[in-house]
Amino acid sequence: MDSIKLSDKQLALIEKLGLIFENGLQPASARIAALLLVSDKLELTFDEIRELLNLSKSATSNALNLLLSMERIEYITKPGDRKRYFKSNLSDWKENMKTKFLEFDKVHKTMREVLDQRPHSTKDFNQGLEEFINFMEFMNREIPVLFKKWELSKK
Amino acid sequence: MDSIKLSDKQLALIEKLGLIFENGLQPASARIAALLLVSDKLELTFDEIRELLNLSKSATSNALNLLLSMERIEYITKPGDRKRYFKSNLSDWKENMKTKFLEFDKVHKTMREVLDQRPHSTKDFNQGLEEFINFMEFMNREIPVLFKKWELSKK
DNA sequence: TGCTTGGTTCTTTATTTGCAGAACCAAAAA
DNA sequence: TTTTTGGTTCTGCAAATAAAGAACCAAGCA
Repeated sequence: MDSIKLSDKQLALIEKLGLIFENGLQPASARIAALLLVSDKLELTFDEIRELLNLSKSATSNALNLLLSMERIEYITKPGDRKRYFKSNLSDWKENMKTKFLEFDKVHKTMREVLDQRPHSTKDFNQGLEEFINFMEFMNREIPVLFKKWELSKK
Repeated sequence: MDSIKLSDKQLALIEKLGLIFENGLQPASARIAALLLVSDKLELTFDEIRELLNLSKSATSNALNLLLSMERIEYITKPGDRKRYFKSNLSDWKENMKTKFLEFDKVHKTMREVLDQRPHSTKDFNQGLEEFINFMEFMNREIPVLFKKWELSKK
């Protein structure tokens, strides 16, 4: 039953990637996300994941459902097989990355609010802050342009 | 002693900004960082910060030292005054933002490692992964270009 | 009709985090 | 020389996280 095995290299990569993914994911989810990128077999069942990563059923269940809800993974089923086969959702990751890039739209808007309520007396500081805000706005404008440029360069 | 007061608007902004900063900072540090952007007075002492945010001395001390070590704030002293006056370090923030942008350099390198060890048999997936990695590399190349463009546009 | 499979949900526990409060300390003031 | 000031460090402690394990459950199979 424990037929799939991970090489030491793969285990090391899962740990490394897992650590990266822990920025934004809890450990178990992070390691599952990593596993589904690293493993030779791309579609793994609940129990395979559980055993490969030494997780409890509950931890596995919760972590998988979290990843599903974030659309970072998805699953397929096979006819005459009750199990679900989980796999990484690469295409959605690109979307995620884009939105992540534009996420700091919120930041610059709040910063603008901060600036708007500042007294005139702190002119230098306000100017510095404004420059920073302008910089963020600039990035917000230009990054979508970069995305387009990328799409074009692919053809 | 409690001479400096924050308006309701300012308190609301500190909470809002603080929440944003909690991505990467513990709550007390996040709110201090926010306070030093929002407050009319830009240079605040230990005790002013402590009282304005209702923090304990230890929490204040630790949070300030954390922010200092990250160079997100700095302090000045005044002759004949033993107190330190803490202020936001705006200029360094820009540097931080740049490095943050380029932080995912690590990610694509690890992803490349992942791709390199994948079996040829999962060709489609590998191709998708490669495209994703190429995209990250593209962004890594282009973002510094954007920075330059920004610097030029300022003149 | 019950048994097995593929999970989910509930309860408990270990660990980590974030902070308070008190004790502490060094430099300057009195 | 003692006291005050401007903090820092130490000792908890309460709340939040992360996961284990067991109980549970619904769908399909025997």
